[in-house]
Formats: sequence, C-alpha cells, structure tokens
Amino acid sequence: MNLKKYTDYGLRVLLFAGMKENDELVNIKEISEVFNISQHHLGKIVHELNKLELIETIRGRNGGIRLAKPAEEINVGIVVRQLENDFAMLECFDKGQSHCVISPGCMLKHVVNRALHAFFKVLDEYTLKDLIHNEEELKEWMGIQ
Amino acid sequence: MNLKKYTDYGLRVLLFAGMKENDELVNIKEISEVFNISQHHLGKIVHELNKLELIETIRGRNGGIRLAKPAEEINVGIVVRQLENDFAMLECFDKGQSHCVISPGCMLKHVVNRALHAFFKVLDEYTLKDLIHNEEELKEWMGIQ
DNA sequence: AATAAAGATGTATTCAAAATACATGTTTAA
DNA sequence: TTAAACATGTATTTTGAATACATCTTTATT
Repeated sequence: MNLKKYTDYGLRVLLFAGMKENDELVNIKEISEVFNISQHHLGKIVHELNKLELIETIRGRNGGIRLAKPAEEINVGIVVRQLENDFAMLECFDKGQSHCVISPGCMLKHVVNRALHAFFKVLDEYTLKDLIHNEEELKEWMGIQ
Repeated sequence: MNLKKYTDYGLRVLLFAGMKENDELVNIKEISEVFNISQHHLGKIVHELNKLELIETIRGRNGGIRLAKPAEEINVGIVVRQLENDFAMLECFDKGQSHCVISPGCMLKHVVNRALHAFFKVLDEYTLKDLIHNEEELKEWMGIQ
C-alpha cells in the first residue's frame, strides 16, 4: 500500500510554492532541480495542479507558478484524493467488474472502506499551512534565500 | 492507493476456510475455482498463510487447509499488515534512500503516518469472525452445502 | 519583429512490481 | 504403487508508473 510518486511530487510542488513570499513565482526547472525530479514529468503534475485550481501558472518569459490560494485554504486530504485517483483497495471496490462471488454478502469491503475514511479523516485535519509551519527549517533545506 | 491482489486473495482464503464447519478441510483447487484465481498463485499465498500460522496445511491425498485458530482470534488488521508488507506511502518513508531534500524538516510524513495508523486502527477492530457474520448468505454465494 | 524563457501537451519508451505460468518435488491415504 | 494434494524455485507476462522525446504556444525583453 503506497501513494504514487505522482502524488508525492505534487505535494512537494505545493509545499515549495507555499514557501515563497506573497506572489513570488517559482519555475518548474527550479523545483525539478531542488527535488531532483524529471522536469518534464513535473511539468505534467504542475499542469494537473493548475487544472485542479491549486496553483496558477503564468506562461512565457518570467513565468512560473504560485499557489492559487492561501496555504491555509489548501486541505491535504482533498489534495491527496485529487492526485491519487484510484482507491480501489480491493477488487470488489471496482463496481464495474466485481468478479468475486462472495462480494454481495462479504463484509470485508465495508470494513476496509471504513478504514479508508479514517485515513482521510486525519489528512482532512491539515492544511498546507500546517505542513510548512517550521518554515525556517524547511527553507534552509530547500536552499531558499 | 490500493492493496495488492495478493492481500485480497489471502483474505478470501481465510474467509473461505473460516466458513467451513469444525476441522473440515478445503483444498486449493476448490478455492481457486470458486474465486477464479490461478491455482498455482493461490498455492503460494496459502504457503505464506501457513508460515504466518494463520492456517494449517495437510499434505497428501485428502489433504487441504483449515484455519489454524478460531476465526474470532484472527485479527483483520494484523493479517493485512502481514500480507501487505510495503507501507512506504511516500518516498521519505523509506529511510534507506531518503532523497527528498526537505525530508528532515517536512511535516508531511508525520501527517500521513498518523493517517496510516488511523487506517489500521479500524481494521484492528475486526476479526475474521466479524466478516463472516452473515454466514448463511456468504455460504450461498460460495456454493457451500 | 525577433528571440528566448517558460508552460502545454501528445506520444513513446523504460522500468519495476505484481500476477501468472511452468516445472518438478515431496507427502500421504487408499 | 498410485493418485491427490501441498511445496517451491524459476521464468514469463502484464500492467502501470515514471520518464524521455518532441513539438507547440505564450509572453517579456531587446
């Protein structure tokens, strides 16, 4: 059980952008170098974060990205749900092809589903702001300023 | 985010075995037919369930498998932890190769870790017995008796 | 206007892990 | 002795994520 790197990277982009002052822009190249991630791959993640209205992207020279709203309004649980789009924990979660013969009467899926909700309940308690609380320390690690 | 089919299948084996009366044996062929799973693959899962002391296996003609202990003593959370052995939700969970530069000061891993604990806290509340509570219905679906 | 920097986007390739298949061995009741 | 059943190592297939490649569009600067 694990989150996709895609989700991991997406969260890092938000963290990095959330660390900048005011409306300062950061560009993909910079982020890809800091985290040592493929620039093109990151571009796709950024593109999706933009579609999800979590960041703004500004094209062209001197362009870049920035958070689309204050860090305290970006909920971690919601972001993870959006980036990580497949939560079919068991085969029978996927209603389309529920092949397991015991599926109709089986309690397992309900139990796992409850567990999944508990998982998100915790994430829902945090915003991006909470994650960058120890901002000074993070900035140092990121080599900002 | 999802559990491996391996884990899914392992749980089904336990459910199926737990459904039988007393010390009645079931064999892998039977289970693989009911769930339409590769018999050999299932063999390996059964082998591991046996190593984990969740089932007993009896070799030879008229052999088969059965639960190693009463269904009410088999905890769902523990089984899932044992079958699903990789819980590196984020890259930085893997201490060996924590490449992310912000890892030392980043709060994200702690938050996700809390969420993971909440996930298992729910699973820990259930035993195999709880899952086969509506035994009659399940038996019908499984074609038992 | 030309240019360069930056994001947008579609396609293809690589890679890893899971799932499955194949082959053969061992055990044991009939 | 034989057949049914689990044991176990190796190999192949499949799938999806990650990455690479290529090209396009946008926009500030000169």
